[in-house]
Amino acid sequence: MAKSKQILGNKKLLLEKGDKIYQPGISVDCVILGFQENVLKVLLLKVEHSNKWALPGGFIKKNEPIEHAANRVLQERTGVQHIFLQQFNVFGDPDRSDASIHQNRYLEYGIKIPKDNWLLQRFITIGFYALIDFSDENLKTVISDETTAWIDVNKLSHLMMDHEAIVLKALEALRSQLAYLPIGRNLMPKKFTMPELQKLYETILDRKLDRRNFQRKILGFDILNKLTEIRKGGAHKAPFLYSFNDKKYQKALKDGLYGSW
Amino acid sequence: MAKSKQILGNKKLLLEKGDKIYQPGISVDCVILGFQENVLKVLLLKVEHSNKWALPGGFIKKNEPIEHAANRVLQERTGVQHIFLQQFNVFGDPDRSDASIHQNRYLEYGIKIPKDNWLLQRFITIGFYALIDFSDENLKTVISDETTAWIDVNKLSHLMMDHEAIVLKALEALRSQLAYLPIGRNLMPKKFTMPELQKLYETILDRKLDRRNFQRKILGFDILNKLTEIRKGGAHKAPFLYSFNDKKYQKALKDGLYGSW
DNA sequence: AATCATTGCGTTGCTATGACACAATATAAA
DNA sequence: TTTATATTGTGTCATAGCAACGCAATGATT
Repeated sequence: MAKSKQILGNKKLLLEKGDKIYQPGISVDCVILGFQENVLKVLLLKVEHSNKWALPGGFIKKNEPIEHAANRVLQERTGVQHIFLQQFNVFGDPDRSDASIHQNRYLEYGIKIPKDNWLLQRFITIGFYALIDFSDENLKTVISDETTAWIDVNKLSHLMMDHEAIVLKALEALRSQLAYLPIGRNLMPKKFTMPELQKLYETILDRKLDRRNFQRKILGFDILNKLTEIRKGGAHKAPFLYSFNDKKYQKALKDGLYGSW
Repeated sequence: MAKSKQILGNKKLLLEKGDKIYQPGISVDCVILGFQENVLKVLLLKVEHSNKWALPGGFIKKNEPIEHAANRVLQERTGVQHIFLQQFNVFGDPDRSDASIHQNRYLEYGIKIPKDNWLLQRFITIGFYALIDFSDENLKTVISDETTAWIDVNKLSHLMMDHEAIVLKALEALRSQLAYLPIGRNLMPKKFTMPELQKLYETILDRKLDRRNFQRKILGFDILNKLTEIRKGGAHKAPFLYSFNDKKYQKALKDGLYGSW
């Protein structure tokens, strides 16, 4: 089959020439977070020929800025571009790599990777996190299948190598950013209600917030537009819709918010 | 001279075998900060055969944790160990390296580095910052000389490559950490007065703080011991001395403080 | 002994925040 | 159609933290 031949060729090329194309020993991994059904979810990829899951990651091309590499991974996996992407930590434990994962993936194609191949060496990875909106029309991978899944960050299991620790560290970074950056923008749809936004904050912070105090504080940041519309269809009083005021949002991203949770 | 022969040997070894010993293409750089004469200073090293200054940095050994490499650099340059060392950002612009600096250093020894040598390739560096106490008896490099200098962070000039940007980013990280971590511990001598500690905070934050409010807030953190001693000799009322309560300090380091500046 | 800058301790008023009350309202149940 | 119910919009109140400021005490200088 032509396609599998193509894949085989790509794999051989990566093994043989990868260290000429990419910075060896360095990778980026993206913790791509989305908010769906009141749950914070992270995008994971099934590792071929393994029962483990992995963060979408990639290598850095020889002449490519790191942020660009991270954006490339994000774009490839989600189709989404130009969104909040934040470097948060480097993971460099000498034992964090796992050669057997690569070996198994290649063995399926009849290839045994030489022990001294660059792909089996120690890798240091730079962690990025990204926040995306599930209602974004550009989003490709909404649906989970065998190779791609959005997993509740509180129900992680069977992650490859140190990827669970990377997710947890990203969440920690996200929580501390919440205090001084307007985080919601990329995780919410264009129009949303105050209770919906509150759910997001409660999910990230992992605790209940008072409805009335939350509203007062968020509105105090002065980054939302109150719309005249109302969300009907719910089983109770219809809440107002809001949208982010992009101008004020951008300003807040630059200058920071004040206050803390 | 035997010593210069030794140096020459080391340099050749690094060129020829460096990529076997170290992770190629990746380095650590340390922004080592100290507080002296009410000024926040950063440790810089003179680049050989150049009018530029550089942050103390180093490579990561093949099987060495990144934090260990950063600690090694810190130890080599200052003699100080086991102190607050914080990873804060990765700097990976493809054009951040400068081959001519290495070439000039080696040309002095009659060596021309081959263009494809690992040392001239792109380097991605992981930035750490450390806070040290000038009165620490282990501190080796208190005095500035031709090869080592403590430079006022507000008077940086002639720094190599992107090292000035790295220092500025470290300061930014330090400021934001100040809100939830007890920073002073490593920058102050064992015993210090409240005005001295306040100067440190004012220096880091780059603004004046109210004397009385500062004292109330710091004491509210409950990480200081008030000593019975007094600092005499100053030209006015003698202030009390304080020391950090190491137990409570460690707890605060772990749990975080609250409040902000 | 008088002066002076600095320190220790305290007060006041404002603002942000946490806790809670109550009316309005969209749907579901009766 | 009426009633019940859960949820939302708006407001109040007490408290804690904080900025701004007052004033007496103190150690060295004159």
